[in-house]
Amino acid sequence: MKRDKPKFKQIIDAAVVVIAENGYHQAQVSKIAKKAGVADGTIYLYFKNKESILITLFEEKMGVFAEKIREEIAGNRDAVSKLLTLVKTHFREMSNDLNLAIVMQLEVRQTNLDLRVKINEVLKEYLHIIDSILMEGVKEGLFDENLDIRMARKMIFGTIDEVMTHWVMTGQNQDLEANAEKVHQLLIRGCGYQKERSSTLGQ
Amino acid sequence: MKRDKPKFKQIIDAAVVVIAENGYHQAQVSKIAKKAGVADGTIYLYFKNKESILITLFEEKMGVFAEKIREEIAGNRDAVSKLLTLVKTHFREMSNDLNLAIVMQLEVRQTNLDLRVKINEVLKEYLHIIDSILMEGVKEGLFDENLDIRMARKMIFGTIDEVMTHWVMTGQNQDLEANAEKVHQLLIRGCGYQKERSSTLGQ
Amino acid sequence: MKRDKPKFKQIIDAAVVVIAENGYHQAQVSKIAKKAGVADGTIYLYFKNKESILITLFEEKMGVFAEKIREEIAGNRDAVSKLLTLVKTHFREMSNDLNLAIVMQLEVRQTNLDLRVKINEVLKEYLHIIDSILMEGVKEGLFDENLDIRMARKMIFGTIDEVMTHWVMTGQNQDLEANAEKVHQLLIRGCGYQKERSSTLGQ
Amino acid sequence: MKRDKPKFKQIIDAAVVVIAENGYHQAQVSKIAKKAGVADGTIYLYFKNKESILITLFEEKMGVFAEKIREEIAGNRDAVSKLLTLVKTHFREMSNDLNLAIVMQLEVRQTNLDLRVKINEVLKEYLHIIDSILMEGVKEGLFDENLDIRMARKMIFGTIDEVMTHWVMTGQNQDLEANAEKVHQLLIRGCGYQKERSSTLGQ
DNA sequence: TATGAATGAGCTTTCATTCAT
DNA sequence: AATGAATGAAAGCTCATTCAT
Repeated sequence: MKRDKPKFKQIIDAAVVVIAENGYHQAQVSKIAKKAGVADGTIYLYFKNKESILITLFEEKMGVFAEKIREEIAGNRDAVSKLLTLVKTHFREMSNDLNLAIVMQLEVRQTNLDLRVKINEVLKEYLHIIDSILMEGVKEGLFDENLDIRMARKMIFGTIDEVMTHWVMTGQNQDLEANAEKVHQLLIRGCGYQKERSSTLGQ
Repeated sequence: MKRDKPKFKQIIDAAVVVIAENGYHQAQVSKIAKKAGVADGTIYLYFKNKESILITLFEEKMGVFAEKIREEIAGNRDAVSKLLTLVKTHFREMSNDLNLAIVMQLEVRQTNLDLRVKINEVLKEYLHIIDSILMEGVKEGLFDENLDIRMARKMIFGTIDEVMTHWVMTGQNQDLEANAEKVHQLLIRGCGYQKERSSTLGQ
Repeated sequence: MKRDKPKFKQIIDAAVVVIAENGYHQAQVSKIAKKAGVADGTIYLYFKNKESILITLFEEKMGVFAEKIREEIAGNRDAVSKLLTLVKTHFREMSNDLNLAIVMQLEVRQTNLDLRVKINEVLKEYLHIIDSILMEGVKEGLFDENLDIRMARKMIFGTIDEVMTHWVMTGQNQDLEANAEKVHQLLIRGCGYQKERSSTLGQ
Repeated sequence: MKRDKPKFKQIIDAAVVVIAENGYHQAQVSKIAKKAGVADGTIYLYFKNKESILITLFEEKMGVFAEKIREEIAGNRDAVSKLLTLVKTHFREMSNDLNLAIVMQLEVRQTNLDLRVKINEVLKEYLHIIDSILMEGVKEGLFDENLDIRMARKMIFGTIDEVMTHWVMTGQNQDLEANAEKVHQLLIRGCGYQKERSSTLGQ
């Protein structure tokens, strides 16, 4: 399998760095090849074309990312804490790989509609995790029983995405993880969660 | 002033259509010129370069858009209803000009970092409106008194943006405006608003 | 009309020289542009792609060539003398433009089937001239009354073509025109012509 | 001797098929290797380079072809019938191996001048057969005693070649062999042969 | 002998921008 | 102000050939 060969990984990793540093349109295949330590032509033994580097990169990284989040979430007792873990993990992982964050937040989107559609396909894995948390939350009675899951998912994803994009574009001069709890609070409240349901109310 | 001359408007409007129909990277200057009914060279009497068409287009359209929203909001009594108006107006206006929606949600982002930064600069006008609603809501006691305005703004903008993008990308096969109230509910709840503060709770 | 503009002719003429000197596959567009004294991109204002340079070149030159032959033939009294004029003119014209001869005999054929088919389409004009001579000869009673025109045409064209190709490939070290009468004799005899049929006749 | 090893033949035969089906320029070495059931590198144990596959293929096939024609001719009593046999055999053999016909009529010629010269070298074997028939015919008094052998050879080869090329390019929708006699008649008449010898004779 | 992964030179074409008219 | 012909830089991809195994 191509994906298990060392050069495959070399090229993917080189692509993340080169694209992050130069932008997708300025990340020439020859630049990526050079950074990966292979010949230009070798790229085409592993990838159909330049676009497919980006898609495959996204698949690979998003796969690992989603798996990581699933693992972290697994230990949490309820939807509220799972959502917190999701946000925290998302921010932490992205903070730990700035190049990847740049590629995923900015560069992946500088592509034509066809590619965007494929990217969205890959994103579904992540969106499914959000959905499952939301459904669990509703079942647990923590979230509004009439919650529109699809809409709530868009709020959660949209909010995290906006925070991430802002952070990446403004030079990462904030502590992302430190914002996780604030973001979390906005989101769970939006889903209908109330801190002390039976007693004093208000937050 | 250049901006008042008829050809300026012609070019901007042609650009919206051509970019929406072809995508930014397939929207050649000559195509825009042809659609606008001017010579290629004429474009450069009104715009420094191709990027500046996109920025100027964004400025012009966003200016009108923000003004429209400000007007609509003006008549509302409190932050909660203002936010509803904002969401509704946003969705309505975009529904009414699909080409513009495509350009703003998809095409404008297919550009390099420099341009994205400039685009964000223009977006601030819109974000300020959100901020002012949020601050008013806090002052009115409708929203959480400890609300982090900047974070709440990101939730609001991120959520609307995500809904818009999804709608544009999936072929506009839903009634956007019909979703305005659901989105609104998620957002105000996230900001700490509670429907019936004193009595039964839960919605 | 593009074909009347000076640059069109410049490019065609440059292409003949560059292709003759380098071979079609070694005649890079940039080489042709340089020889023509225009920018690479200018080529594409006049030609769709590299192949179309070759086709158009062939059309233009073959058009002139066929016209020349038609003119020369016009004055001849019968099919036999017309055929002699055709062969002589063919050889003379090609002798006078060696580069063109190289391109038409060798380079034009170094292309894929699609292009060859288009080239053949253009050749039809020339083949029609042969056909009309043959039909006239039959009508005049100079050629075999049962002559298969299509087959005779192939003999005439095939023979001339073979002589031309040999001449071009062996370094043009013979006097082509001097061979015209020999070739002519073979061809008319093949068509059934007999010098002294018994009575008057004769060419 | 390399030429006797089984893989040599495998590669040659694969090349004929692949080149006929794809055209010379689209007949990648890797395609030929795959069809031959060997590794890409193995090709280079038997052939110096891609060009030499084509030359060797041409040598091998033309050798067999010429031998076949020599055999068939041997039994004929005079030059006229020998020429008929040559034409018939040529057409029959080519009809029986369409792929070979395509390669020899079309693809072999899509190459550069150097290669064409080498190909012509191989063709000499075939041309010699024609020459010997012509000389015999003159000696036998069947052909014009002043016949220019080299020119007549070009007529014969050029005519057969033109008929073949036309047949290959137009989709082989005619019965080649059925044309052999017509072609033969044109050629022998061109050489000065006259059906009814009893009377005047001469040229 | 045989393999096939790796190499890397090489070229057509596009299109934003200019500038003489 | 307006034109539009001309420019020319720039890059993705192919494929014949090599060579370590």
